[in-house]
Amino acid sequence: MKTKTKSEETRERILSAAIELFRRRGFESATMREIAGGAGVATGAAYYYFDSKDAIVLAFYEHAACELEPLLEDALAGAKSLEARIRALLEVKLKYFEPNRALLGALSGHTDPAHPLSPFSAQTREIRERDMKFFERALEDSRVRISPDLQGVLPRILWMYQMGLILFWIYDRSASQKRTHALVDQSVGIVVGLIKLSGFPLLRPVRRRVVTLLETVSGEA
Amino acid sequence: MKTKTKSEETRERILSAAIELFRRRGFESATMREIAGGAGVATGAAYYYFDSKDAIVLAFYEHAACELEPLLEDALAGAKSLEARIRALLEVKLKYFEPNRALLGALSGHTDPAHPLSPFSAQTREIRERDMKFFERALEDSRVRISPDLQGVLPRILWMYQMGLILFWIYDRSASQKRTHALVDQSVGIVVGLIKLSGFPLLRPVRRRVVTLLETVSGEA
DNA sequence: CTCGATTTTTGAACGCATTCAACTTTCTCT
DNA sequence: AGAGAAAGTTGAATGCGTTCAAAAATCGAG
Repeated sequence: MKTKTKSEETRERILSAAIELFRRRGFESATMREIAGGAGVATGAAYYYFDSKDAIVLAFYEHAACELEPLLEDALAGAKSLEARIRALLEVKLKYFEPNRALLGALSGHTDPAHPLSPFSAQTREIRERDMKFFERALEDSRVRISPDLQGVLPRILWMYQMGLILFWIYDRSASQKRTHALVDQSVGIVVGLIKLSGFPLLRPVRRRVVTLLETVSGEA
Repeated sequence: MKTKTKSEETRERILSAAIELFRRRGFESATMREIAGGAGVATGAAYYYFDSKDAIVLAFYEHAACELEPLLEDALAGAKSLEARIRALLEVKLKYFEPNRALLGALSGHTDPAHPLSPFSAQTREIRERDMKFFERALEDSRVRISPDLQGVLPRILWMYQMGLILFWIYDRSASQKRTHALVDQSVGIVVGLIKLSGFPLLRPVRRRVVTLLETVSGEA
């Protein structure tokens, strides 16, 4: 498997040259020519390995998702309550992406689910689903009782909640992104509070309607 | 004021040539050269009147917001209950933008609030605030009692809710966007239900936390 | 070892949004 | 009416992402 290795090595060289440039000069002003140059290959080579400039960011994100997995495991293992678990998952992610925070902005622009690089696209399904699994587990192993009809949709809701937080974080210009951290602090409590509340009889009709709504939204999207 | 008029006329000619092309061939594949050509001016002229290709779409949106205002007035006038009012506002907007639905996708990509064309930018503040006013009025004149602490934030929440729906609608590939219409149908009821519910004593602590949270988010953003 | 097939690499196009310096028209003030 | 300023117009040039045809390197089978 020497070919595979060598090819892989080139790919990685391009990828890290790109990330380094993105970090140093920003996504927009880094050019593909420079990226290729930095990796010691011709411009076209970058396109042999990556479909587009954006796709390089996605590759970075995929790699990150892999590296994150064990860290997320630890986060779940180290926290007991549902609130602590969700908080831990979020903290790990934000901390991990901190050095490349702005870079994620290059991905967040793709709101069209048909676009390959959208967080909702078929191409990114695997990352997305693996990520949701962690929320699923955070819910499962916690002592909070989830009504059965909610169990199917709640991981997805939490994942969307997370995406919203990350989006806010990417463009948070406050010092050290303290607004995002305040937002996380406050919102996790509310979210968990609502989850607990969702079992109350008074809210049952609302809950039912929310569930069918979410099924409408997710259905065959 | 002949200059003003003539200049305005050229601007409008470029704008309508652009919209017509966008509708016929899609935003991406319509080129600035063609737009200018269609309006009978040189390429550079388009840039004299508009900062960018995207900015043309924003100009269209601004124009639309003006045209929409009386229609929204009528919508409010014709509906009594809060639910009917919100529903009416949404229906008017979706119906109005129907012919150019896909075009709005060109705006939705700008998630960075610092970008001039973002729905959250300083440049679009006026449109945004005028739009929120309608939700404010839908709330004011309705018989639903809103607790005072919510009054400041609720119009904004409803506006965000609307933006979410529109985003979903833009990329809704179901026939006649029936999924979006189902989503509107179901969600308006839930949203109004939650608003009504928000007055219940049981939910008071959650409500308070939500309000302070939203103040954190909006604060000086 | 050799020769065709496959993978990888190259750098020069290509198409497009955007910029710009020069040119022309229109306005303004006396 | 005329001169200087401002507004409007031009189309070629720039820079960038991306494509592509052709060259080079590598591989796999006989």
